[in-house]
Amino acid sequence: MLGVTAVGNRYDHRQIEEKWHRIWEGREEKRRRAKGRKYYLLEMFPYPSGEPHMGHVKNYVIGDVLNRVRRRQGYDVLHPMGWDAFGLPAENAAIQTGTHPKIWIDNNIKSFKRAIKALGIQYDWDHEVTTCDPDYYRWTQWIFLKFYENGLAVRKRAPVNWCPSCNTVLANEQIVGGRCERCSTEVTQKELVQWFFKITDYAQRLLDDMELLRGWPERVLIMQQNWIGRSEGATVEFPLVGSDRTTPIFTTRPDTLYGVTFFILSPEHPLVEELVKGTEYEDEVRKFQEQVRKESLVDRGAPEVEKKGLFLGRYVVNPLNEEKVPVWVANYVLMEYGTGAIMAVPAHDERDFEFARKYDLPIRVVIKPRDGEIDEHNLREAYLGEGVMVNSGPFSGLDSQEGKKKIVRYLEKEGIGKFDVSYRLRDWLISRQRYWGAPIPIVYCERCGIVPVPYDDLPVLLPMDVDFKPTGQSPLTSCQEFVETSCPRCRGLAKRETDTMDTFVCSSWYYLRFCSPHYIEGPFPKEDVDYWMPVDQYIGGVEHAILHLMYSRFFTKVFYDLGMVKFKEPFANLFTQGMIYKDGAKMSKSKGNIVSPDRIVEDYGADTARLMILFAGPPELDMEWSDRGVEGAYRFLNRVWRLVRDSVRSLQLLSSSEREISSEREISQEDVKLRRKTHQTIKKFTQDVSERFSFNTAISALMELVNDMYKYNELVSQEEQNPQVLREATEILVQLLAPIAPHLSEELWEQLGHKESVHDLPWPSYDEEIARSEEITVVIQINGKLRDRITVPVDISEEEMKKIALSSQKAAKFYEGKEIKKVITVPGKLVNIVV
RNA sequence: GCCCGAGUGGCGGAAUAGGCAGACGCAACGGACUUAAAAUCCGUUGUCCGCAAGGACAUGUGGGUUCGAUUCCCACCUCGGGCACCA
Repeated sequence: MLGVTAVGNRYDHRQIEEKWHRIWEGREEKRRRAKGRKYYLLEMFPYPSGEPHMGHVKNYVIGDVLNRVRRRQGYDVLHPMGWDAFGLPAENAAIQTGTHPKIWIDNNIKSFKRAIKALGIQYDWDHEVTTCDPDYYRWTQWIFLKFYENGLAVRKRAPVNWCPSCNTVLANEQIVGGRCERCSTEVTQKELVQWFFKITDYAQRLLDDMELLRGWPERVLIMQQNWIGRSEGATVEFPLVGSDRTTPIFTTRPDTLYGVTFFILSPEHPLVEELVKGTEYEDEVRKFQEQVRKESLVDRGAPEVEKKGLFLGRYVVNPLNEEKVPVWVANYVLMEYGTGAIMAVPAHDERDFEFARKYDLPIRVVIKPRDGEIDEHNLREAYLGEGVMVNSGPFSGLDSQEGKKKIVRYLEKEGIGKFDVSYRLRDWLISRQRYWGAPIPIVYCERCGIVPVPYDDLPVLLPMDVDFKPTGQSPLTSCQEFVETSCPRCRGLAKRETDTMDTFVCSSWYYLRFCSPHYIEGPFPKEDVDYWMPVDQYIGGVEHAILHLMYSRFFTKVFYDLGMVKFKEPFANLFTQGMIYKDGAKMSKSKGNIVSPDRIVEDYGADTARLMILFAGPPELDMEWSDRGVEGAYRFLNRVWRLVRDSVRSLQLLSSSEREISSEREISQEDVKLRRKTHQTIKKFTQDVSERFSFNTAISALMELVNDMYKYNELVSQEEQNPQVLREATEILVQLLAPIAPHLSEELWEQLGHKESVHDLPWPSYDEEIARSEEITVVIQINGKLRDRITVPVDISEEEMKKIALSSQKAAKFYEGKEIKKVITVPGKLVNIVV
């Protein structure tokens, strides 16, 4: 459809891109590191599932532009790329097609790499890592052992999320609306013994250190804050009637303690068993527990699900007023949060209110609005707000804010409660009952129990010859030579742990490995990591706002505590790009709506693909895919190509005449305008790209320059053109375009007669004097409405501006006969006459 | 339900610190070139009134602050995202 050769007015992108790929490949090794300040630039490494799509392309193109600009600005840049290569897609593909995951992933890595290179994206390939390489996962296992050694990797029995389709457990973060993040299957609950990383130990620091993350988008921090879910309140001990024991509850509303009318235990609470054992309630409670357990997480989590509960026949005592309060069990109290038990205050809590209404339990108002009454007997809904305490013994009459503090202080004094903080965040479940992951380096010995594999025995190699059908047990269980081993401690018979690690473990530290990927003494050498880290600019999709970004922050903090690194946060600046949609859905392989960059590269060239994706809109916003932008981008590049071609001709012509030699030749008005535009463009482009990440406006500035150059060619005959001005404009245009369209720019740079690569040039600087125009347009407003425009010298005084404005005939019409109350002048901008 | 974010021409978007709303591009229309078309180059293009000069209206809706609001504040509507029995 489009011309293959560069005849006429279109350039031959295929020939140009192939030519420069070849030349660049040869120059690769010779690239020297700059002397300037270090700059670690990183895009989230991909899971190579099949072919890369436009979402990947967007990510890498943004990174590549920044990489090229920073290098030319003199930074010492590290820009690595690697592969997140363990995980379910590889294993699922293997099950479906019979290809081994290793083969499948290697093929995909090859095709990703090829596509990336075809786009002209430049990486430090000598830093490449692949997480499924034993050289990499050896250190993932090493890190696991470090965590274990420090009590941060623990094995515990807990209710866990189970995806019946993926046949494995999942971390909380991997569940979206009660469904598996990967396959959207409803998640169920299982009680299993599993390995956890104690991220909850770091909950407070993950919150506190957010103040170091000034370079992160606010919304990502807010999402993490919500996820961690810190609440301040109090733990209060409730004595059990007929026992000398007490049981604790957590509440954020200690000011409502006098309003407690019942007490609820979660169905999973160990006390439930104890309280009903041998009583008339036992059978029914057992049945109830069973019933709740069967409900999937979705059902139990949804607020529209009916609250259900049972009285246990026992009582606790309200420690403040010594009242006897009945103990219930109810489905809406979660074992995982707080203490698994609550004090119920139906007057001031929606859920307790609903429950009390259903089971006809008493409701007692203890807070009333500051200005108003509340009818206890006709309550329509719980009153959740602040207010004045009533019916609260010695605390009555206090403001609830004040009362909160006073009551906690009283509880602490009496030793029956204390100020406390609770988090929504749970420990990170890292076991996976799947084959394609890093084996957990643990051995179970009949005599010694849980024994970590010694550091020197790492890696625990993943066997290649395994029947990897998902059964709900790790496929490794059926691999005799893997499972059966000897205990590192007593040399007796022992079994290996057969679960593998969540792939998010692998990706929680890859940015450290990148600094020195071939290091063999440990996961990373401190000096290299301390030089390059933290990552100066991290770029990736917002879908990792919680998962990957929070896990990585957690890992870095653990390494900090172990003295392995000197920084507390891994990513100083984060840029979250928007997603690409097509036909209303996020572009992804599973949705089958992928637009592959290959076709565009083939038909229009890599430069067009790059330009198009950057010009489509602000990079942080989501975009709907459209083919139209491709044509437009291609048209612009051709416009540049023709312009430079013509400039080269003009310059040759001009240099062969005497014009250039007579340097005293006057500079025309058009020359001045073009020079000004050239310098203004350097300024705007540089600011937009390197400070604001506003690639779309940077490109529009280039388009304006190109338009002005066409205008210059139109208005000034070829013989009259000023060679210096023309050369400057042309060369600046090519230099600025270079990070966006590297192939075409390199070609044009060569045609302009240069030997060195345009990509090795220092970033162009501009002259503020030249960029400044000597005349500006000032707006005249009457009562804030635009009435006239005047052209004045740039350095005009405010007085002068005012004078000219008041003499404007056009404006005068609008205030004739009225009194001028005030005249507002803004230097260089406007004069507003208020009448 | 709670917490974020966004709403600007036919479309993607611009307006960087409260000061010319609509840069740049797409689409559409007109002209030049061409036997013709494509490509290219040059124009026009927010809406309404007007022959025109010109004017009125206009950044989701309604209010407010200000000489002046796309920009700040309040309320509401719509869309997108996050969380969702978290005590």
